[in-house]
Amino acid sequence: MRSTPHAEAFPAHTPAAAQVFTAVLSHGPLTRLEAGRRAGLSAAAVTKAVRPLLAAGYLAEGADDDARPTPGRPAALVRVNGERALFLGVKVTGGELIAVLTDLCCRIRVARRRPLPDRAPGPVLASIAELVQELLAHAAESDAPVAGLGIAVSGDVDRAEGVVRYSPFLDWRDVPLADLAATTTGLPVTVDHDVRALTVAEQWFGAGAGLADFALVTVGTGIGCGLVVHGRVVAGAHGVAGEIGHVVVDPAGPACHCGNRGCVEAIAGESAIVARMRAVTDRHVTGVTQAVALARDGVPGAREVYERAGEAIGRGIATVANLLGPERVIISGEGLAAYDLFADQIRRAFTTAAFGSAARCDVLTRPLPFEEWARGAAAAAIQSFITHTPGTGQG
Amino acid sequence: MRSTPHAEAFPAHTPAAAQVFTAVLSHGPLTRLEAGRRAGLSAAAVTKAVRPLLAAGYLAEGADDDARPTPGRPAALVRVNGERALFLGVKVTGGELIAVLTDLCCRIRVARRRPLPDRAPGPVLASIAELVQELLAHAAESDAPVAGLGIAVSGDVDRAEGVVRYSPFLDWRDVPLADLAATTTGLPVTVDHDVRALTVAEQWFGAGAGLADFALVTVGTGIGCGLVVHGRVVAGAHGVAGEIGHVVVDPAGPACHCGNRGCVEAIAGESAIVARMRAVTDRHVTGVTQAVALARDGVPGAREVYERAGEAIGRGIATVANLLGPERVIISGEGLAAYDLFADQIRRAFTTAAFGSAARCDVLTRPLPFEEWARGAAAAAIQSFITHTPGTGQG
DNA sequence: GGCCGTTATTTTCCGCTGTCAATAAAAGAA
DNA sequence: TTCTTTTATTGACAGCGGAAAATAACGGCC
Repeated sequence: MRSTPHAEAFPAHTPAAAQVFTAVLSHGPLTRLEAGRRAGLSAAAVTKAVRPLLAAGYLAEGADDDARPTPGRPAALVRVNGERALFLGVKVTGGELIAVLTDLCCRIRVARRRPLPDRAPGPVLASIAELVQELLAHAAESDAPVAGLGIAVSGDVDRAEGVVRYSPFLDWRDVPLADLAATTTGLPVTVDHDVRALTVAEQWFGAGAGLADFALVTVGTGIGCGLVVHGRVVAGAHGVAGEIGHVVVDPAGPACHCGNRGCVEAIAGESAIVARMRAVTDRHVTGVTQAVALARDGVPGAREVYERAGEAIGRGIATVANLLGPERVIISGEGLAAYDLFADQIRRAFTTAAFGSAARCDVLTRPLPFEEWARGAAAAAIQSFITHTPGTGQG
Repeated sequence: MRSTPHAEAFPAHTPAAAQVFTAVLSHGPLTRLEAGRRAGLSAAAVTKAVRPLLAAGYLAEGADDDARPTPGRPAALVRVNGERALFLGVKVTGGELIAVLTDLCCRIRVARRRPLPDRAPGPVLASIAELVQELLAHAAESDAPVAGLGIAVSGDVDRAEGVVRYSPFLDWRDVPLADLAATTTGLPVTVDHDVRALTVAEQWFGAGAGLADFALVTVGTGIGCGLVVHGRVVAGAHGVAGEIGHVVVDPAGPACHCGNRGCVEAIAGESAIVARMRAVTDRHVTGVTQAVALARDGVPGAREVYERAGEAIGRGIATVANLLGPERVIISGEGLAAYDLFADQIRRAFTTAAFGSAARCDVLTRPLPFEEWARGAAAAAIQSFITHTPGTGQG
């Protein structure tokens, strides 16, 4: 987090408090005892950690709704008060901005998209500022303060410094986006890699909650992958990690923009599928929607395109599983719209190529609405807000 | 560590003490100030942590040999007293046992090999016991106590429980080796996966010292890989991790015993190279030594076998780099004897297939004498001895 | 030789965190 | 009502590690 402004500090001064809070955040309402168990603390420590958070309004006591007749003192549930603070998340792509307003529990309140006419840093920043203003207006309807802004960008992003080192889609180099946006919007700003931000969201609020080792694979324009190992998001020593899209699965495959042949992305990326669909069916295919339609209509050769894509993705996932042995792999992304077309192939290729017990990791899919990327950015902002040592959260 | 006997406890009761000790262990003699810097502690904390370790003889004050004329009080160097404790490491392969006696700094004192006539758990245990006795006799020459025994086995090994879940080479299933060996030898026993043990050795005593993210690739009979992410060895949720040998680099490649085609191991593993050498040169090739000789002699087609192997390994390494972005990749293993034959290809394939900044990770080779595997086992034992929360060390 | 500047180490508090054990609270059951 | 059971809270307490001051161990300079 790179922030000129200091909106309000989160009163979790002790590591224990942060652990308890993230446990409650990830695992819904919890009794103090249970929260202690998850965070590896004694009940007494939880009581003490919870008190200031309750006082500050970040946590709330929830009555046990389905209070079953159980002997002993009934448990008082502790939950995160989502209304206490709001966050903004913005995903920047080459062509548009996607923004959401979420609460502290990362539930989306409002979502907005807007085209991005100019990709230069200045204009992008101006567009972000406008969008932020629009969402801030919504936020003002409730009296909850907006405590942070997260911005997700693909490419080489240094979250700690808040700098976009290199973004091919935007053609940026070394843009100190966090500082710029903080100055412009007056909010604390977190800038992170888009897939990593999505991984944080999944780790705290999604199917990765509570897992120390999992992978998130995004299928869409590109094929991306966020990795959580030992409870922390993998960032890579040089800013590059999770590049499953450029894992070569077939050296005889089609050329990829990265210079190699047969990368997963060169086979299963959106443009690769469209291109191949064009070649195979000999029809005019402009987008992925048409490609899907052709495959669903049973046009000869069309299904095979998706099957091949599924195989490539499955192999890529198996590679991740063989190398890291994650507990779970979550497949997500816009490409999931065509999931019925390659689900079988993904599973088959994964099962075949996974070595031994690596095949025991469960592979599941999560629908990814378009705002999800922006929500990931908001999640990164929430993470920064809660603890200034990002990546420590362990569900 | 699974140990009936309790030889002697390591007096590092506080986390700080363990951190300081591992820092000194990995980075040679250190001034207290420097040790504090590396461990993220104040000088005062180092003094306090070091005192009991000095008193117990695990650390020693070393005079600064090249005491240059520097202003101020000269620094007193702290170093690990290797003589303070000895460790045994045994590597079990299908055909033989390799064992070493090391000191606390993991320096090898004595090394031994012996054939393994029978692979059943009982006979193997007996052979281990004999070998251990032989090395214990050597150990008795000095008055340092033997503080632990590490056993490295390939396959699916649960270090925490000390159980060999499955070993294809030995044809074992669920053998509680640590408990058995502890009973037989009377020593605290640590059982670990062979590549992971080697990775620990590299992380603490080798080219990975001080690095939070690196990979160790072993080239030999099989192609293995140990990964360190966030300063900890990756074990995999189901015990499988680092299976670079079964990453598919060419779906049209030769069949692998794992059931797939074109795994790295099916191209660059020892038997794969020998088999292919036989097919290509049409000669009688029985072992890797002959294969190397043929390639060095310039027999037509022979070099290409190694080039192809190098390409497969390089691709595999690039895959690791693309997914994890390690700071460094260390190539090691018996196969390194033929390094001149495929070094170029490894580097070329790596550079080509590594995506963006992932190529910035440095790839280096380390000769691996045959005892190194056993030394890895000893390193695991040392790690268990120093801290019962293995994998916490961060160089 | 005595003094000074400099740097390393040690000592002396001191705050803070989380645990322990005891206690209070809030039911249902007898 | 009283007992039992389970959860939450309280208060005493131990220990860790930090900050700052004190001390130590030099080389250099007068």
